[in-house]
Amino acid sequence: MSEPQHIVDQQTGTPTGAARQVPDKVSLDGVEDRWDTAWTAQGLYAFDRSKERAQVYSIDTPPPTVSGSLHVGHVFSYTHTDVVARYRRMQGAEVFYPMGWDDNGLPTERRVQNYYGVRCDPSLPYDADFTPPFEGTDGKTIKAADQVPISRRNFVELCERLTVEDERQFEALWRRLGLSVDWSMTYQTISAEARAVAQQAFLRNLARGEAYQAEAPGLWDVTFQTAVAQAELEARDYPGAYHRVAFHGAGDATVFIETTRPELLPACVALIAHPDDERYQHLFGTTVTSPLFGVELPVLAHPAAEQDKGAGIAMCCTFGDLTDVQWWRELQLPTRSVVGRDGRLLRDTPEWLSGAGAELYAEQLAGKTTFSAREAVVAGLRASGDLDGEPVSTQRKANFYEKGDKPLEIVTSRQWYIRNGGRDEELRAALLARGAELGFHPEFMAVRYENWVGGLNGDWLISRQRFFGVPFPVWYALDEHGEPDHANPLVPTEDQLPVDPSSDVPAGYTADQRGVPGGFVGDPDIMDTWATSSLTPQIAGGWRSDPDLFARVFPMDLRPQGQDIIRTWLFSTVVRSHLEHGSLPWSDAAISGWILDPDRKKMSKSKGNVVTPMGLLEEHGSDAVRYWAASARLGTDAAFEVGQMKIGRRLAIKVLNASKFALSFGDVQLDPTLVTVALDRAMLAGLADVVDRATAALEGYDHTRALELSETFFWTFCDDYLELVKDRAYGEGAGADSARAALGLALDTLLRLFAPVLPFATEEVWSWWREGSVHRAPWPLAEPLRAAAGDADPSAVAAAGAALAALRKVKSEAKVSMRTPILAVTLAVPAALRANVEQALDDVRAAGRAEGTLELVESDGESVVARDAELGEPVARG
RNA sequence: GGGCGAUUGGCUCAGUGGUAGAGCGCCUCGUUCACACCGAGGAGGUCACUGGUUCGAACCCAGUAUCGCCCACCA
Repeated sequence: MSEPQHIVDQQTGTPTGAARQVPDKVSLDGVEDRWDTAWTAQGLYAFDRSKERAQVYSIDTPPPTVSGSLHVGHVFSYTHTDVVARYRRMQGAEVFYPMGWDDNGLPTERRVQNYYGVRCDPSLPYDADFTPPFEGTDGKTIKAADQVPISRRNFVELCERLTVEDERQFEALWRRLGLSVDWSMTYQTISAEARAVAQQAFLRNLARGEAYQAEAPGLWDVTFQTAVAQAELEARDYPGAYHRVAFHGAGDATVFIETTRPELLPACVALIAHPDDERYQHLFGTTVTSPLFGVELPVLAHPAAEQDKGAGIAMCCTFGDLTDVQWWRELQLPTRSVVGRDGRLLRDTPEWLSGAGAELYAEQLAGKTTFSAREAVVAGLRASGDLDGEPVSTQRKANFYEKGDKPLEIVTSRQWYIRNGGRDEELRAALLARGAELGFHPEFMAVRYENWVGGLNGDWLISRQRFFGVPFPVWYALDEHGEPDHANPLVPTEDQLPVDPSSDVPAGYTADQRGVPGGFVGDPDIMDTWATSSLTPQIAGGWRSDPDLFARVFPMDLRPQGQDIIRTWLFSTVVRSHLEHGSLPWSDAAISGWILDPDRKKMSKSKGNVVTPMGLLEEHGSDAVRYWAASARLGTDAAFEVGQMKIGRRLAIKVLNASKFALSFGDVQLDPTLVTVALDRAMLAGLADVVDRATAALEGYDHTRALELSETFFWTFCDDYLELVKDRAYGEGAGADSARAALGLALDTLLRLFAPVLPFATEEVWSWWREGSVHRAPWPLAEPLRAAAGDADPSAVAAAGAALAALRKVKSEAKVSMRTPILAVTLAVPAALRANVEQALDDVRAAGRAEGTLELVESDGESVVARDAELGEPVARG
């Protein structure tokens, strides 16, 4: 098998040029590196920015967190996206497929701290000659006290230095996997461009009144010491205990409440019961006195109090939970906070305490953790007799920051918000309408969006009290007392962005006025990571710096992402786009499922069942891993299954071998008019159906169905059709020409059908006999195949295959080789199949080595059965 | 408590009104000239359960159970 193939492409009428060659021995070894190099050299996936919006298919790729590691789930979902990208490219679209790296946020902040032994202190000036004290500490954590404080700009520089290596490794993995990304278009979420985009979008939100600051009680993480948004909450089980505590009313009256947080007793502002609750009617409007602290408190009615919860009457503290906030707000209760931002009780004794209560606070509670304070208060209550019975332990749900490990406290602070419909029915309705407008794949994922938007209980909190990230681009004028004027922030112009208010100076001020009365002060906070990530279409598409590009790619076509971040990434991106552009950011969202380990648990790094993606690709081959990923539908959780990868590998190898075989019979003319034999036409008719159905499936974001259709056809093509026609194809004359042309047309079509899922194997085969890349070849059309097939019945291949299978079965049951000739046999054929079997009888005879008498009789069975077979001796190879 | 998905052969999954499907695994066979990273043949399921609609239900409706997830639930 070393004859060069001479091939004429009937679509262009030109010979395909260079005498290409089918190798003697085919293999998948090394295809990934070879083709990645070739594709890069050819600029095969380079985005052509001369194309208009209508010709472009743009993808808002999720930027992976570079300080984490990529795992199997990433490989899974990014493959789904790549299949779409490759399909659209073959459909003629100019695919805009950039890759971003998320290096903004806590994971990177922590990694830089530990790796270089530094921490960010925005109050420090930039040091151009700074050298970090460490360079890589083998994962050992450097204690905060030993970390060198550096400016934000120095910190960002270290981040960029550290993430370069991560990004190189990520890109290597994606290249190996065969993602058809344009690698000249990568972005970083902490880059100057991304910071400028985030600040510009914010300033526009501010100018339109969509961003605002408010001082209000909010959820607070005491470990990270930052405010936390609703979207970052996680309800977890948390052990607690009910304490039954006595409050004292007029005379001997005693009211018992139950609480899991007795340490908040000094922060109590009222007792509250349901207005209909018979038990407490007589107390409404009266006052009681708190135990230990002796504070006089009103007993109030509010419908949010639940009669069957605890004692039915609650102590309202500022603040124990969000219900407290509601009561505080709606009943206009005083603020008596005792828990500080560090999670400890305030050092100073609260002014509303006096006498024994103040003493108790100063001696036992001040500066204590909530845990120690609780012990002290319980001990006090026990001593004073105000604890009724012993605490009863319970499992309660508490809100946690998703990255934190202590329950959130509620702390009053000044924060920035962006309106997201959480407080505004009109905006909420508009955003729900945007969700309805968006094409979710699968559709049921839309419910997640609706549930989330419908359940919002406040605007989007975007400020964080961290140091590394995109700073708010605002300053505040200081009055003569040095008090900042928060109501009238000083803002930069858009062309000044990005700014860092901790080192840059607002217009009309000089640097020496920073922090002095009559001068100015920079906003100390940074934006939530989602405030930047919600702008990935604007960052990747050049909204700020390249309006020409932006006009060609936005609104985008596709947002691929995980189901877990619908409430964060997807929703926040919709909010920003709705506010800034008055449109959806993309028309469709493809939601991938989870990868489950064999125990049906979500696969996670922490479980120690890490399989490195690169290891998988090296072991099974990229096409095989892609096959596994593509075998799972969008939105459906998939098992991590090595078996499926082996099947994928087998398929890729089969593509190589079957192609080699199909090209081995002599010259291939891709000329539909040569296809004259009924069986060949029937095969092409079946393939035309596959093309139609696979195309429809891909249009509906169902890559799994498309793959399954192509794969099923392909195996029948190999097992039956190739066997049936090979003798004829080896020969000469019209029958041989017909077989060869049909084989060529089928192979040409099948390679293109498989190209999105198996980019390496198909490109390998394509290079043997066709010009250019299969990945820039047009997606196959059914029409030319159907024209070649005429009115052939596609089921004729199956009928002939059934006849062949019947002959094989005779040999299999006789336990002889398939090469054994059949001297005489009777084929009982169901009437419905008879015409098709007769038509292909010569091919059946040849493939089944039925060299002697072959009698066809009609049967009323359902399948073809071979009877009365006489077998000869196996023929030795000649 | 509200919601979304799932439940089909040992495993992983297709199948949305017309007599149960695929691959893997299993059994048997075959050194076949494209392929042993192979090929051929075969066994294996009352489609979670209970009702209902229908000439007919894996599929439609109602309900139950189990599993997964989202949201709510901090007195």
